[in-house]
Amino acid sequence: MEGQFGWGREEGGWRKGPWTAQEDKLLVEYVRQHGEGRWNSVAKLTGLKRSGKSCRLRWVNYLRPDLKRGKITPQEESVILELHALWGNRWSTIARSLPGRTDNEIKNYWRTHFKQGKPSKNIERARARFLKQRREMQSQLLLQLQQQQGQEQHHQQQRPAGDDHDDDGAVIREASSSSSPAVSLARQHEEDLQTMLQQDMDDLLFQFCCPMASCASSSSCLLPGATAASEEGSSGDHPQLDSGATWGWGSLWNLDDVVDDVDGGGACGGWDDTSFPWLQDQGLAFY
DNA sequence: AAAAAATTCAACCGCTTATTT
DNA sequence: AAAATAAGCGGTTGAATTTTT
Repeated sequence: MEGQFGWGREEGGWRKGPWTAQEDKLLVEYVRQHGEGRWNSVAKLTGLKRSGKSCRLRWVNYLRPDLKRGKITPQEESVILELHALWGNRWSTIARSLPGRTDNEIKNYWRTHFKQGKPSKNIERARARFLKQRREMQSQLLLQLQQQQGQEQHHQQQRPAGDDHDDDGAVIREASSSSSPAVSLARQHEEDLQTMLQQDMDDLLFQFCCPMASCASSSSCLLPGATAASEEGSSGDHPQLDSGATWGWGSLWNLDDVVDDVDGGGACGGWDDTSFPWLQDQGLAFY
């Protein structure tokens, strides 16, 4: 595997680039025997040609058994957004509030989804997805309505003339063909109004479902200091969370790829041979 | 179907902070 | 107390993958 892509290079005796399953196994075995820390001894004790820094990173960001694997959930996304508004780019601080997530993961997620500057296509996609879903719902509804009306008309035709009440006793509306010009004008006006309202509702609903979309697409973002925080780096004061800067718990970002918490979530206590399935997958079961 | 563009994310780097000698 | 070493952090890179054209 290694070397295939120009990676797996060596510099100053240390291997670099993607880790192999064998290397992972060595590192996991080391941590199992000696615990976390003293990363520079890994190379001495296991023969692994990786710097302590590289070993630590691999363990913290990938091998730790208490890591959550899977997409960031809408709930986690909300936490990230709120805490980023509060702390700025203090990724490790934010990560402490998200068990099983690494600072690296959160940093990557923020940058790919919410970094200002370039209008994200995610937003447009989310919008398109939302509108498509709504269209589908509408046409389904329309179909049901038509079927219902068809049945009602069928019943009416079978009724004796002069019966203008339905089963519940409500007055049945006049057929549109027999409307006066004034009535049809009023109806046309009503339809136009409903179309307008529908469009507004679309926007409102979309904003509710995708708070960040409306935020990122307009300059009046709810996060008053988020941009400043990310630009001022780790210096001094941090923007306070605006009292109005709350986020909906549902969003469409992950609507079609939210993965149920397969691992059961949260940190797990001790680890056993089932703690490293990704090693087992490669025939490198951990004892 | 293929090329181009966009996105994702693991891993690196340099710097700072904490701990050990 | 100072120097050396280790750990931690945030920014950046680039290969792999996915999506769009």
